[in-house]
Amino acid sequence: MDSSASYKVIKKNGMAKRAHFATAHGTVETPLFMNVATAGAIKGGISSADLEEIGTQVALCNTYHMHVRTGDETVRELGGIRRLMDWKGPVLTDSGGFQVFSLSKLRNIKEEGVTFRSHVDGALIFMGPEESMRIQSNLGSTIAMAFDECPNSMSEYGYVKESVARTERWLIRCRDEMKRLKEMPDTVNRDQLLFGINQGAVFNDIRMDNADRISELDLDGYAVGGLAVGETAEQMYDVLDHVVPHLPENKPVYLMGVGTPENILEAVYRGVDFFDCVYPCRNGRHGHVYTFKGKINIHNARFTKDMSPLEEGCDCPVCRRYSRAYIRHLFVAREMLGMRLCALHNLYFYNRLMSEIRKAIEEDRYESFMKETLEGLKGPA
RNA sequence: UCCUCGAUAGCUCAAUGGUAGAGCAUUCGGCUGUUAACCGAAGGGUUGUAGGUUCGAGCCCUACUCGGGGAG
Repeated sequence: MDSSASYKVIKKNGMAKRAHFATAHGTVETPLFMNVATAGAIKGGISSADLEEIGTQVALCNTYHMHVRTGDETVRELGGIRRLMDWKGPVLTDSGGFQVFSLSKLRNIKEEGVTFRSHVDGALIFMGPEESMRIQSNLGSTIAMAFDECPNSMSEYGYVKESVARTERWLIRCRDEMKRLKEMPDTVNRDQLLFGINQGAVFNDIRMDNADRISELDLDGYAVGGLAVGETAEQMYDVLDHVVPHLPENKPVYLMGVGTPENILEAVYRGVDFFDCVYPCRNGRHGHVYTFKGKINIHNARFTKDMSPLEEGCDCPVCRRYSRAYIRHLFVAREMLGMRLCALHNLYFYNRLMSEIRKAIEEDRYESFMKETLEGLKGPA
């Protein structure tokens, strides 16, 4: 696949990689954490300007959500999702595959694609590889994700095998449709990249076979999907131990939807470059705050008169100015600023975690850094 | 002064004469490619006071206390 992307590993510590990834919208430094802006904003009132301030490298938006509101054709007319959000960095769009399998129980999966109901108005929606690629092309994202099925962790071996085979056939169709769309004269982003997705639940043989086959397609990057959906953390790490060595060494690896700071440290150790998760912003909105000394729940009565920052020594825009007592008060008083401040701090925490991970790999001390950081995360904060 | 309605968890209120509950508040927990400003759990009671009727009273009867409304 001809591609503007260039992925260059500059340092390895065991499987852990420190790399540059050049895209049409700038070069990013991996390992990195993408900040989840599902419907064009980080929930909790966080803007693209905020993302610049807290060191975000890549924003993640969702194909399905932008399709149902306000519509990808409209976004295309307005110059694409990046122009609409005024986000100058890269955007990765999730394919909608996950939504099809997570938000609607009424769905009908066929070879062509999936029919399911909109969570907004109940309308029947059909989405297959071509539809997902067209929407993502209209959004003009930097990186498009292949349309996949995400079988849940309870799925039986036979079903998973069948599902993964279909997802592989869908991947070929995604690649072909994207190639066609990129050659259209009025395409929003003619340098759009495509990442394929590995599936197979917790069945390592299915996952490894799938990884071998999709690697031959020479896509711009490879994701491991369908993890952290009910299996244990140990099972997830075991899958990574088996699958990552079967993905191309010269392409970035993206672990979709993961996860906790602990998960990220363990996954970087196993060779993962890209992450995304709703945890920092959702938990922030719910008053759960990350620190390198463990998590705190800002609702707790013990913070009522605590004038110290969320995290001692943190230089995020929230910790530089506001106290735990104030932020707890905002939650008690139901002021939405409380959610915004916790989400901002958490996103900064994740971005800072990734920055320290990169530094540790550069300095050839990733394993000891990981152990120390994991120990610190146990708290008490 | 009389009439009338009321008094049950911190608050607002439920509860045929038969194991006193809910919502909110409080305390705590959960959330993994966001239907998630969400969801869950726990603590919390001499039912205004004193008597009476009854096998059994938050509920029926009497008196008192406090409060709302009305009359004079």
